[in-house]
Amino acid sequence: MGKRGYHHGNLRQALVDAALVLIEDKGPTGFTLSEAAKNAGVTPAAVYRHFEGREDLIAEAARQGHEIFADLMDHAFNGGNPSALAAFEATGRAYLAFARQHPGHYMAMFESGLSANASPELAAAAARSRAVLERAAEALSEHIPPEKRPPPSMFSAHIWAMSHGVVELFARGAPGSQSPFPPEDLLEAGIGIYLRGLGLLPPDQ
Amino acid sequence: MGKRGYHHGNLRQALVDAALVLIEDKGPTGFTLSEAAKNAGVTPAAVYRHFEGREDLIAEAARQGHEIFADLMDHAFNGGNPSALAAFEATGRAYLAFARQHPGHYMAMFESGLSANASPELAAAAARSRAVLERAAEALSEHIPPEKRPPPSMFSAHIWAMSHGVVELFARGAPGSQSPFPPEDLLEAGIGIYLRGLGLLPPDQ
DNA sequence: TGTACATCAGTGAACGCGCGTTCACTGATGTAC
DNA sequence: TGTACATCAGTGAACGCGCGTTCACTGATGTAC
Repeated sequence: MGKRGYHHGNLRQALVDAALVLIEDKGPTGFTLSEAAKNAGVTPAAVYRHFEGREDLIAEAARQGHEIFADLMDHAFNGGNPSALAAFEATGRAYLAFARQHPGHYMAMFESGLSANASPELAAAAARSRAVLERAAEALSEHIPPEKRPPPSMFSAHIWAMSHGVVELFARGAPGSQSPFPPEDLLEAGIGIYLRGLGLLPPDQ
Repeated sequence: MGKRGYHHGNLRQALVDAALVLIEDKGPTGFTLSEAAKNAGVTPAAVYRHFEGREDLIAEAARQGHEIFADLMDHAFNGGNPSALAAFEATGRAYLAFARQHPGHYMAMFESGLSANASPELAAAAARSRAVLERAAEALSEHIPPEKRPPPSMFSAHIWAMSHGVVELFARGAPGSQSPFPPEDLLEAGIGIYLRGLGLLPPDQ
């Protein structure tokens, strides 16, 4: 890991890391290849030894995000143990924890506006992380009486939408800035009410 | 409305309109003062007769969005008639309709990352549109037994979060691109399940 | 109705800047002998 | 262990570009008389 000297040693990852920091505080469109290079201690031209260009660098940041994301969610889901319900709720909390702890990744993944097909590697990673979400929804949906069971992909979409909305509106600075509740509590309560609506939680408190 | 000749006639609004179109397809950070001016048929310097600068122009676009938004939501809520529930659901649909029909406004309001205090006018308009949402939630929450009633601001936050999430993830191009359901249906079903969880809808289908 | 004039909306040129990308190059590294 | 050499990661200068903002100006408009 010799970072000193003429050759950087691990420039590719250093560039991704610098990009993530920049994306975190300027947004994906405010991110600049030149600045990422500078923060990695390198000339902008050096970036082209490792990436095709600006977009390719963002795509790699997003790809790494999907990998981390899928791992975290998968671990939280824990194969559906100790119960489908508990596993599902843990997955919801893991979602928010990821958004909080990896804001640069989160933004690169969901706010960069780059096509999921920007690179094949990105597409594969995104597909994997979506699959983890849907698997959790499927496991849980087996506990719903078949006649009132929505398609698992629908209710994973609901939970995803609510989670994403909480992140965007209440877990960041603007614009619902003076968030009336801690985002974690807000999301947990929301998911609880939603699951009660599906008959997965008892109707009383 | 004399648009020909040396003096434009209504340049201020023409600039806002041009900005909205640009924001719609390039995002708020991709938006450019120079390009807005060009599309309005005017030199970039002319913008400074009407706005303090780039940020002020975006803030005005967001302000107008909040005005339209509050009007639409207020009209859909219709004073809580014919029933608190019906009015609430109509408000939810109006949210999505607004995001669909005024994407530039929506982005300027919720994705521009500009502080709600960018201008006093913007702050006032944003406060008004939030108040409309909370009023609808309050009216509905009166139908919930007090002991299981969440704070109205909490459940308006839940609905807002789910609506925003659906807009961002499923009503646009990326990244949940191949949306499995029409966003309208997805949101309506999600809100329905949520309200059932609050005991506001009968538990059976 | 006609003329003089003040107003002020928009012009056009200029500024300094940072961007993404290209190119010929250089010199540190690691391998072959 | 020592030397020759191929590789290739990173340099630094240059490119053309569009950005936001400023400035002195110009000329269309509308009012006063």
